[in-house]
Amino acid sequence: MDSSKILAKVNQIAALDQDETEFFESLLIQRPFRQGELIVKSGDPARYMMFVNDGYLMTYYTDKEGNDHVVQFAATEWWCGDLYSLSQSPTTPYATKALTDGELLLLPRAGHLQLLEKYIKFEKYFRIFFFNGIIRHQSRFVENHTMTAEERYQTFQATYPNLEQYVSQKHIASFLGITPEFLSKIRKRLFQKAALT
Amino acid sequence: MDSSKILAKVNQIAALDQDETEFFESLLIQRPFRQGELIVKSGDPARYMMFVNDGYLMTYYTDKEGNDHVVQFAATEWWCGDLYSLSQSPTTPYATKALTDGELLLLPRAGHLQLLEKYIKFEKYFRIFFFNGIIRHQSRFVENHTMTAEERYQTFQATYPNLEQYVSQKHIASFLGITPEFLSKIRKRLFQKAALT
DNA sequence: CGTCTATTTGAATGTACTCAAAAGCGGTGG
DNA sequence: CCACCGCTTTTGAGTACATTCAAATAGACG
Repeated sequence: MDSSKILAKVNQIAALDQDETEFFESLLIQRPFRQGELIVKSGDPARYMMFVNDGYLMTYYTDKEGNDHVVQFAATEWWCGDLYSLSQSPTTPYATKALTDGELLLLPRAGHLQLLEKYIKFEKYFRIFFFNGIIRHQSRFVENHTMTAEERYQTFQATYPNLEQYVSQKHIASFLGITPEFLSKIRKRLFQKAALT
Repeated sequence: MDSSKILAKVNQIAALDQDETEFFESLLIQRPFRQGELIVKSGDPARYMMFVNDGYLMTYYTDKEGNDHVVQFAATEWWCGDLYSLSQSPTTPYATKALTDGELLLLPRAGHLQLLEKYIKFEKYFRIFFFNGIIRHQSRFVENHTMTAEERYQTFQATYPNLEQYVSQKHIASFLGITPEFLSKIRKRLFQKAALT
């Protein structure tokens, strides 16, 4: 199993020693996936934290009307967005789907708790990890209130440079909080602007 | 100093023993404030975590055009939203203003770090605290993409039952991401609907 | 009382959505 | 290899949601 990426990620924040590294590795489960595969369904028991070792995924929420809302994309070397996996709640309201072939490393909820109990360094790691998540969410919130859909689309492109080739416009639209039709019109406008130069 | 509220809050998540309690209390600074007072300006050095011991505050962001965007309200017994106080960044982009008279308990950044070093229980507390913050942000994100302004306003009223009397509509509008004029129209509509019953 | 700001109201406008239809595209089976 | 199917994307017309601008009214404070 290739755990070099996940270890690099953790070591960025909290440098692990030999023991910690080995114990951490021993808890991880390899989970390959295929393009289009529904890895977690809404309503599933929430059992794992998921690290993307390779590939792209998205996490989305389905409302009562049956409309999907993409909450987050995840690329290689990212943790996947579904944090309900760690909460008290027995099931997750979010679904996770593969956009490409790839591989996850799963950290079971029980393993996560063992890590926290056994080594303080993981408390630190996850504290900082969650903290960074909040900072990100906060600025995304401001973005949503200060920018038009067109600006948000351009921000999306800048933030996820390689992602667009793997994701349908439908899903990008959902992520931006607009309809696919409107995204199509935005893109047309942008192409026309670009053609003028 | 009345630290009963902040202790109750922390003990909900991580039960402190005598030592931990005393050390924690020794780090807190009492900071009364008056209605309308600008407690933190945008660009200020970010030095404290702030707990609202009494009163109401708001945290907002000012964009390049000079428009304010309210990111969060804070009521008694809440931590105040500005988490930049804890990040690497030397200054905060957010401002915090008092909506009423009241009192803060300040936890200096250095004190926060001491807490984390000295007692693992505070690592746990803040890990869980930040985690809960992410879960809240995630559902607020979905809200913003699934609900109309009218629905969001009603959600706001349900979430912060006593707040409306202290906050101007202008600021509520900003929090909801709409103009004050439009909020006024929404309110008119709702009154008219209510009058029919 | 006068001044300043917040709120309300209305008209005109812009942004984004709905619905419907057409065009494009990828995969599958004959 | 081509025809067909299902799904995504594009396009257009009409509509709804929300903003801008301007002016009037109401409230708060010295």
